[in-house]
Amino acid sequence: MPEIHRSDTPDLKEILKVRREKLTELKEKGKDPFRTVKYDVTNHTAEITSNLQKFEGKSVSLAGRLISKRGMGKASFCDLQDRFGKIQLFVKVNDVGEEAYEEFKKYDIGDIIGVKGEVFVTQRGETSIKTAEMTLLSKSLQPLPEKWHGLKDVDMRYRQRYLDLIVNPEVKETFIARSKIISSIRKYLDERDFLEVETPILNAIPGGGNAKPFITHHNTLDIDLYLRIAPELYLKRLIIGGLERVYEIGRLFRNEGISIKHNPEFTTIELYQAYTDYYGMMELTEQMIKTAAEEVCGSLEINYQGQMINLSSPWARITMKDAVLKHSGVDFDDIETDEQAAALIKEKGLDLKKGMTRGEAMNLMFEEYAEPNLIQPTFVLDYPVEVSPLAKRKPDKPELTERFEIFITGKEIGNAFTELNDPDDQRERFLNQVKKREAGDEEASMMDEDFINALEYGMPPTGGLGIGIDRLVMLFTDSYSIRDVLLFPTMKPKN
RNA sequence: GAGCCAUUAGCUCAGUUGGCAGAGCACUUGACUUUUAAUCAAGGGGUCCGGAGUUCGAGCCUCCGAUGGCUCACCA
Repeated sequence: MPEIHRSDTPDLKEILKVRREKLTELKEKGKDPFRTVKYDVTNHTAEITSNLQKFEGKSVSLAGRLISKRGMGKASFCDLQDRFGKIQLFVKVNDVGEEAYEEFKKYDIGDIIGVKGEVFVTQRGETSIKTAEMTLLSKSLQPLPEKWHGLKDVDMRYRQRYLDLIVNPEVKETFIARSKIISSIRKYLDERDFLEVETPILNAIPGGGNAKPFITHHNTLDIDLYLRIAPELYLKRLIIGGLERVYEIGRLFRNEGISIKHNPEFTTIELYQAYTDYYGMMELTEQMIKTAAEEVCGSLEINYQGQMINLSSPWARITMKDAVLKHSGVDFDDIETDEQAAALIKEKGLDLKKGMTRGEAMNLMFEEYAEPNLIQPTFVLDYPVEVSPLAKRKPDKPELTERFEIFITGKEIGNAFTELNDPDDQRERFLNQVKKREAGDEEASMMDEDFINALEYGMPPTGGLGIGIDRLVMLFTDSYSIRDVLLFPTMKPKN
């Protein structure tokens, strides 16, 4: 982290002092670059470099950051970077005049400049601008990181993301992809008559998931409020209200550990569609993610960290019971009681929690043995009711729910179910959670009487889906860490 | 929260057995009118993360602390 320097600081590093002096000199000559308020930009770098035939010989006007300089006496080359790429500028004393050329020589790498000139191709074949006129639009007072290696210090890249964006082009690509993925999803749902809604982030009761919430305080009401851990219960209230198809893309907050896959604030999309079930959600999930892949990556084959992921239909579907059987050899049909399940968990050397049920044991076995192996897109169906407090039971197997999670590259990307709309069952499930909470499980849900009350008015049979946007972006951009897909990941403050 | 590792110039990195603090880029000055990691010559630039200790002497060894990375645990 660079120290903060002021122009009157006497012990300014020399490298900064030089730039300050250049600024002072400009101000004295009445050419303070910070007084410039606009520049007439009519073109961008990439449109010129990719449409040479259209632009060759034409005059253009563009602006951006000076990112390199190669001076050769009375002529110079330099590179201008804008939002879309970069282009080479050729600056010759004969073209711009003595005075302007002397000024140009004092420009620093990092300065923001405006350029007018004619498009041409150099002897070495590079599309360039024959500069006729140059304007300093803003002075850069700090040196940029090294041009060849870029900025590598991970800490600095996240804390000073602007530098990362300037010098590491692939970073910009990642965040453009992120924006496109979200646009694609939004478009997909809007075209299918979903209504985008916004529900409260400040919650009196944090519901819809199992997680430790952040707590904040409202002064006037003098009450503690929680930052939402999921929008689920609000969105279902909207289904009860008759909106039929709703979705919300937004930030969730969970007061838990930070890791390569976890950030305390992260983005999800949740959507609810009346009159369908989890099979409907599977179809929607598969099509929506495929559409985004085609629009953003241009392919259904994606390379993630050296593995080829094939998103072509149909995606594998397997029940949790069968996944456990396949990857651990244990058939839960042979395990009938909680006691037998506990014995199995103990035998496998896994963490046996007090009072663990058969369903919780199956879920644990799944996470331990099956999950890491689900590299290609796989829907895992039929979760135990104990670990799915908001999902509807399977009519023929009430110990299981109509729920699936989608796994790609061994990571959970989404979670969906046929929504539980039986208020009495929902109350029981909440009470079960409350019991767990009282037993010390901070992540167990709280009772939400108003939500039960809403269900009592009648919620249509409904399918619901949640997708972790950050993880989807990681997959599509071949990013190893969630922090590489968050512009400003949560960091511990320095000092 | 636990373990392992890292922190040296603005940036990217070397630094031998504990013995004068180094390179490339960037910067300054000079040369150069088609270069592209431009080139050539000269120069400036350091709280070696912070603190304590061991030692004649510490960037290097020991201890404490800060920040970060990775792995594990909770979690999406």
